[in-house]
Amino acid sequence: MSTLLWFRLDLRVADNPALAAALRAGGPVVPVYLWSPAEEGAWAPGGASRWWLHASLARLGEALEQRGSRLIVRSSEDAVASLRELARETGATRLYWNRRYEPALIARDQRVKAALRAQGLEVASFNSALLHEPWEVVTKSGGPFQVFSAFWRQCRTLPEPVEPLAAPGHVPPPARWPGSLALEALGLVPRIDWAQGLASTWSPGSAGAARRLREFLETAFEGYSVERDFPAAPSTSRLSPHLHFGEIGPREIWHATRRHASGRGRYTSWRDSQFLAEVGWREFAHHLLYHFPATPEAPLRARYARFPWAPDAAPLAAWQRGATGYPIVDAGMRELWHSGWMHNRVRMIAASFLVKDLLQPWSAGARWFWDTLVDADLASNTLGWQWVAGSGADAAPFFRIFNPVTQGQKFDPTGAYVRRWIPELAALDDVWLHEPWMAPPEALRAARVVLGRTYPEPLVDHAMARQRALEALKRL
DNA sequence: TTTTGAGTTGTTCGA
DNA sequence: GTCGAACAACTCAAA
Repeated sequence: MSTLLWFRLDLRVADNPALAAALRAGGPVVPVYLWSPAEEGAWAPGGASRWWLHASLARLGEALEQRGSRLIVRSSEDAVASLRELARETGATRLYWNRRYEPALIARDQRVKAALRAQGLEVASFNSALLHEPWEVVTKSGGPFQVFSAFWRQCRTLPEPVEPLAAPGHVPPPARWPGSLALEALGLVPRIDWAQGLASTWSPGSAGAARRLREFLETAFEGYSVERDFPAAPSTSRLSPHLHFGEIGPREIWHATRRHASGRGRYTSWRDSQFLAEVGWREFAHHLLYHFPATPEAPLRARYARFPWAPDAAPLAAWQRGATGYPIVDAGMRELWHSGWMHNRVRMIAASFLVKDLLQPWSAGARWFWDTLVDADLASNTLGWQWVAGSGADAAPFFRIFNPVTQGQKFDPTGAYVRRWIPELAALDDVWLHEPWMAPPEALRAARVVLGRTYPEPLVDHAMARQRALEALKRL
C-alpha cells in the first residue's frame, strides 16, 4: 500500500502538497524523478536549466535522505511506461504529483492519469506552484484575464493562499527500494566545463532559496519599488530559478512577506507591494499559458503573424555574443552568458533591441533565453517576449521602443553595470559610456578603446532602426 | 448590447 | 534642463 511520489518542478520537501498527501495516506512513500526531455517537445530544458536541475536534484536527494528516504532517478522516453514499471516493482497503489501547466505536459499528464487509473491506482495531482490555479481566476463573464492589473486585482479578492506546509521530519521508506540511476547518468552536467560562472553565482536547492528570500526581505524589500530598476544594485530577490524548479513556492513567499512587513507595522500595504506584484506576474504568465496554449509558438494577437521580421544569422549572433555595439545591451547579454541570468530591466532593453532594432523574430530571442537562462520558464519567457514584441496580452502602444542609450543613462547612470560586464570600456568616461561612438578621439584614446577593434561599432543606428520598426508596425 | 474607463516598465518634440 | 503632450488609435473588463 505504498505511494509513488512523482517529483517534477516541485523539488522541495516543505510546502509540498503531494508529499503531504502521500504521508497522510499512510504507508511507504517512493519518491521518483523521471528525466523525460522528449515528452517536453520543443521545450525540453536548455543547457543552463540542466545544470541547475542536476544540482537541485542532488539537494532534494539529500533532503530525502535526512528523512530516512531517498530519490529514485530514472531516464524515460515515456512516463506512462516508466510509472507502470515502477508501480509494478514497488506494488504501489497510489501515484501523486504536483501539477505543471505547459501544454505538452498537461496532455502527457492526462495520459498518465488515465493509464494508471485504468491499472487500478489511485492517482491525484496537487497545486504546489501557484497561489491560485489558472482556472480559478475568472472575469465577471467567466473567461480568462488578458490584462495584468485586472487579473491581480481579482486574485487579491480571492481567499488568502493557505499557510505553507511544514517540512516532514520523516518519510517512510519502502521495505525494498527499486533500482535507480546515479544522478550523473542523466548527463545533465556539461561535459565541457562552461558552468563556472553559474556555480559561482547560484546555490540551487531549497536552502539556497530560503536564504535568498530572507536576505531579500531584510535588505532590499523596503526600497524595492524604486531600486529594482537599477541593474548594478543587488535590489531584486533573484528567486526566479528557485521558483521555476519549485525549490520554494509562492505561498512561502506570500506569507514570509506578510510576516516581514507586519512585523514592521506595515500590515496594510504588503499585499499591494511591488514585490508581490512580480509574483503576481508569474501567476499571470501561467494563467495565460494555460488559457492560450499556442502562445509559446504564435503571437496572441494574430495580426502580428504578418509582421515583416528579417531573420538573419549575423545580427542574431552579434546579439547573442554581446557584440551589438550598444553597451547596455551587450552588458546584459554577457551577464546572461556568464551567470545564466539577466536583470529584468536589461532583459527588456536587450529584447526590445533584438526585436525592434534588429527586426529579428521574438521567437529567436525566446529560444536563446531558453537555452541560457537558469530561470527559463515557458510561461514567463513567453509572456516576456510577446510583451516586448507587442504581440502579447496587453495593449501597450506599439510605438514603445526602448532607446538603449537613454535607458542605459537612466538606469545605469554611474556605468557600474556596463563596466562590470564590459571591462574593455571600463576606463571610458561616464559621459560616453553608453554611446562610445560619440566620444571624441582623445577620450577613446585615454580609455584605450578602439571602436571596431576593442569594442564593436554600433550594429545599427538606433534612430533609423526605430523609424524602420514604426513603419513596419504601422503597416500591420 | 453598448458604453466607458483604463491600461508595468517609452520616446521625442517643442515650449 | 524640465515638463507636458503627442505618438495612433487598440483591447479588455466591468458597468
